[in-house]
Amino acid sequence: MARAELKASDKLTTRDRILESAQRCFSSASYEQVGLRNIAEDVGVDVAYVHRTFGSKEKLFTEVLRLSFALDRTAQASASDLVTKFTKDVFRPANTNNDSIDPLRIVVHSLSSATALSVQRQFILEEVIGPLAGQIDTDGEVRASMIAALLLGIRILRDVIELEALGCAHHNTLEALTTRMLEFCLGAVSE
Amino acid sequence: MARAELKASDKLTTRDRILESAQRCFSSASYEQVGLRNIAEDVGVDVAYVHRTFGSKEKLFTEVLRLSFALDRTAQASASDLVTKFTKDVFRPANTNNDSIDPLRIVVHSLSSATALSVQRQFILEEVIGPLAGQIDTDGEVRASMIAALLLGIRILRDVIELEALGCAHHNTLEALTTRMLEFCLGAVSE
DNA sequence: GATCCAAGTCAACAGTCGTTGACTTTTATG
DNA sequence: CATAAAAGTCAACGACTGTTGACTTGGATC
Repeated sequence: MARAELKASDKLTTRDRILESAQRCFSSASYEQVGLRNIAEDVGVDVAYVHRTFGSKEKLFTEVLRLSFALDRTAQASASDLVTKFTKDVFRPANTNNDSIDPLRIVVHSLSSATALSVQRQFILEEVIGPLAGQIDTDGEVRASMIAALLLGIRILRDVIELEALGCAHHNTLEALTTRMLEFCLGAVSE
Repeated sequence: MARAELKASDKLTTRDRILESAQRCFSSASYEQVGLRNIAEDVGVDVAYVHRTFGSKEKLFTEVLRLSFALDRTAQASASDLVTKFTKDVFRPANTNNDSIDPLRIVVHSLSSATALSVQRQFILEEVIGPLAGQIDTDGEVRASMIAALLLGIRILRDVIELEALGCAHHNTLEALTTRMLEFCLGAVSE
């Protein structure tokens, strides 16, 4: 029946729909600003169900973070590959849209929550710093951290503070500059 | 009398003490996390007085932002001077202390508040990007923004996310790397 | 058809929040 | 001393929060 078709095509469980809505909510507001009732109303279920499904608001948020950070774990690429990948990632869409799901915005908006911070720290270490550091001979962790700092700073200034100078208008200049700086961090440039 | 002496030496009005406490609070937690009752208890007055003195929580916060951003407007230094100043500023105290007043922490913690964001944007443009851009021949604003991005990213990763690799242990390596990258942004390095 | 488990609802608790009206205390002024 | 404004307190309101126990519904299994 139509019922079966629905279940087959979009096999979105209510749980998944809650997660998707939560991603959007936490992407456009801070941890404290997002209420379980907002998410519940958005999905069309009762608050109690949202809470029960994940155990607590904190656990729901952790799940959201995990899901947002579940990037392609395409293992060990070369260092320069990683850099181009990160650069592309940073300069992708001039993401000013408040309603879109954007891991960075989730990170930024949850920079105040202690529990969210520890999750973020671990993710950055494992997913960004770690792979990069392994590919750099001397001062791997420091140099990898500098790369992360640069990319994070650019995205915050561009997408959150919304500095025009980092907008798409100057894309070419920006990308060239960024690439050069990243290569420098990697030690590829003469020092 | 002792009363008069007190009033003379520390002419801190209760209003000022509230502001100072609010700075500390908003520096260590987000806008939503800080309650007027926290500040009131810290100062030793009633909640109602804190509220009445500033009219509303939002107005108090605005006052805190204004106060925190009232930095030394020591006009036009040379570009390299600005860089060393910023570098020093970035690497000053390994500021993990939650109780200290730190404009950056206020900025980061209020990255979710729309009103706070516009104040921040204007401040960064006038106080950081502007002076720097004026000293760079080509692509001044873009390069200045890259500098701001790098410094902001470093401080967030170091003081908020608390990455060890950016801690004081690696201070020498870090400062050398940062200086080189900043100089590169300024165009001082051969391109 | 009876049974059972999951899915989902409902109402309410306990706590916090910013805010406000009415009150008391202190300080300065005439 | 009287008086009035400023400084500060007290209790409470209404709205909101995450959370919980008790309930109902629906679909699958035996």
